[in-house]
Amino acid sequence: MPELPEVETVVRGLRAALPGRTITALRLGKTDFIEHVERLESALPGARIEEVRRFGKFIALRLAGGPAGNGTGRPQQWLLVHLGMTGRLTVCRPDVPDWPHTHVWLALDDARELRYADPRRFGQMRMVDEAGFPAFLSRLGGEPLEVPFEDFSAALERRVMIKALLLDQSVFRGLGNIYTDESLWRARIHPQRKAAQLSGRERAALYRAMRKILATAIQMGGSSISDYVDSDGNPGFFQLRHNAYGREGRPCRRCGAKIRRIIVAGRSSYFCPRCQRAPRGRRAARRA
DNA sequence: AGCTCTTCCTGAAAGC
DNA sequence: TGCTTTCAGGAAGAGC
Repeated sequence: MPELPEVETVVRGLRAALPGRTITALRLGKTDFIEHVERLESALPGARIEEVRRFGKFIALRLAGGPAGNGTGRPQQWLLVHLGMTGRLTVCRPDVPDWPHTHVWLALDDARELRYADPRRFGQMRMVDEAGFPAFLSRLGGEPLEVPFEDFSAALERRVMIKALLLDQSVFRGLGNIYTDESLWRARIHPQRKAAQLSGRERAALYRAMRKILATAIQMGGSSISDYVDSDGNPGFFQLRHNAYGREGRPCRRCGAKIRRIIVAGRSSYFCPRCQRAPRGRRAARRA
């Protein structure tokens, strides 16, 4: 599942390939995951890619105006791509066979192609112009690796479960199920603890854990659990370092207790019942 | 406000 | 063996 480290890895790859390139043609397969297909069809052919950025789990290609990028009156726009669960955005030569479920092909002026494949089509693709861009950004919270500790701590002043809060893209952008579980495990915090009830010490531990894990995961090219690959089609390796996610029944690497799986915020949540103590209410409820 | 449930979709895995 | 059922999950929306 592509989360911040996976998307960052893809973006770094695209950044080496795309800026300065002009899109020469667009071909589409299934389009039910694309908002306003006609905008892509009118905006992309002839557009020049100026830069590649990441906003949380979104990949953003900034496009300048038409042929030669001047004087056409074409407004600057952004192509936003969200990989969802199984999205793959890759750059390759046209003779390379498609991944199954490839639905978007963008031909580039260096005779290569930018392709989007997504078996489940939980991903998203859409065009946003300069006027619409602030509205897009306003729905997202701060970047986990850029938020100062004071702001991080302030965002925790809510009565929601910490896991739900970390997954909420309007609070912090980019964390998903894997990295919330890994961060909570490292910080020894139970996923069902109320965010506002975390002590200063616990908040600091969580902040440090989250940053360390994201940074390390980026270094290792992200986690390849199901379909994730980078922009060259290669997997990441951080899944080998997971301590909680996907390890139900296996021993905690810190204390040896069996990792448990429960549903929190509608998601599978893996944690160590010994290192990550349940909140008071839950412990009492379990004893009863 | 916060929590659960539902929807989208496909392939892998479990069940019979 | 082979068919059918279940499950997973990012995000958004409904309902409580």
